[in-house]
Amino acid sequence: MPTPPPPALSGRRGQAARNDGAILDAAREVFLTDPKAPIAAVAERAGVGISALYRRYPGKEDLLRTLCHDGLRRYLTEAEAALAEPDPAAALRGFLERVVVADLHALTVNLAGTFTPTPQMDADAVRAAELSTALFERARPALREGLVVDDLTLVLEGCSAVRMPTPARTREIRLRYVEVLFTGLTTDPGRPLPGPPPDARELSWRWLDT
Amino acid sequence: MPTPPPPALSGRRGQAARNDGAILDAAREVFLTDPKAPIAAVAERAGVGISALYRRYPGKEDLLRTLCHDGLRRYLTEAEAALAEPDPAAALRGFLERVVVADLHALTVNLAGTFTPTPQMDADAVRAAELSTALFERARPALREGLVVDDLTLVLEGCSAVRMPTPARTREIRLRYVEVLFTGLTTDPGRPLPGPPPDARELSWRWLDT
DNA sequence: GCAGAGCGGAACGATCCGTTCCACTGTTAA
DNA sequence: TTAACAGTGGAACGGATCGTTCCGCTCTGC
Repeated sequence: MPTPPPPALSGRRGQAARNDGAILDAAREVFLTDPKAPIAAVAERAGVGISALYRRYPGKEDLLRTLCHDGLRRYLTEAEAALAEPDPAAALRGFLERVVVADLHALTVNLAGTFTPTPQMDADAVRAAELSTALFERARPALREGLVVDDLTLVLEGCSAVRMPTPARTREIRLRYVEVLFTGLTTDPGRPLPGPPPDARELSWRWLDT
Repeated sequence: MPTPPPPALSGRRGQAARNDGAILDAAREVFLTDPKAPIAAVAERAGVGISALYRRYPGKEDLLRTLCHDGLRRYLTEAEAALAEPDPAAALRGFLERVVVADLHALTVNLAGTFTPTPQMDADAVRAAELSTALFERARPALREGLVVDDLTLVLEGCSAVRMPTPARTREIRLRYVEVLFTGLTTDPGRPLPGPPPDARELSWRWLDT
């Protein structure tokens, strides 16, 4: 999950390169627990001054946008990897686990509305929806009757909300939670699912900022 | 869920009595979607001026405290009612449904840390934990092996995170979500649950305010 | 040895928010 | 009828917060 360290450089330039990653990691941690945290909190967490931040990003919004777009790209990567796996149900399960552990849902959805997206992000979001649908439809035979793709969004939403004192513990507990949820998704107790299923349109209201 | 309307009174005193409920309802709606919303947002939502608020509560913290304590009391009521039901599994399920629909978890946990609790609240919280445990233990035979009481907290946490454009829709979708989750809780697929189970101690870190 | 990339953090200005304050209105009790 | 006042709306204030800018310093790479 942390940004891979750049090739070890020494001296001033090396420090700068290392700061690139440190700032992004710090921003992820900070903004994931509070999307409207002050930018100074990110600097402090990264162990750098505020200037180091403003040297890289013109403003807060750009940092948020970069973070979110990163998350979206990771999501696409995971989805493509999952579609390449042979077993549809196992692929979906693994996908959910990886997305939940890396907090990719929060990274993309909770941060939305804090910046104006680029056209590229819109395109990537569309593609993400397509891949999710493909992944879901492929696994449908193993899933409870009546479920729809957008139910996955809600599942991810719920998992993202689970937060523990430390990141490591959060990871463990979320995997436990996914296990219970996935069991619920793949078991058909005979009764129909209640209520009209969620719809993509009514899920996109988060993108409007406050 | 809304505060029951007081006996219809007319004139100034009636208006005041009705405002009591309107303010509490507005505060619930506003603070549930954003625990650190400005107090002016509550007034606006309730359709009253700011004075109407400060006439009733000495400050923001008192309003939050009242709201939270109300939620805690409702939680106790629901738990006691559930313990009075004969079928343990159905009781647990109904309890979860009612708590989730009334958003009692968010009302008690998400708001914690925004005020200093009273001794009475501490006592009620202890009792809530006792009742939850009783409810859970009674239903244990119907539940997946390895689950612990505190897993319920995580389930409630996840459900509370599900939010839709309108309260009515939120309610519907959450019930759908509970159905899936409860199926997961009551189905034993044979594999053991991963990770160390959650513990009450590591769940109480939220009470420390930020 | 020097130009400047990179940085830390104080300072600034804008915004937000909790709380106070005051003028006003309708009601109630004499 | 009227005098007091409970109840209210909302402007105004002061403090806190936060994004951004700016300046002086350090150390590096040439």
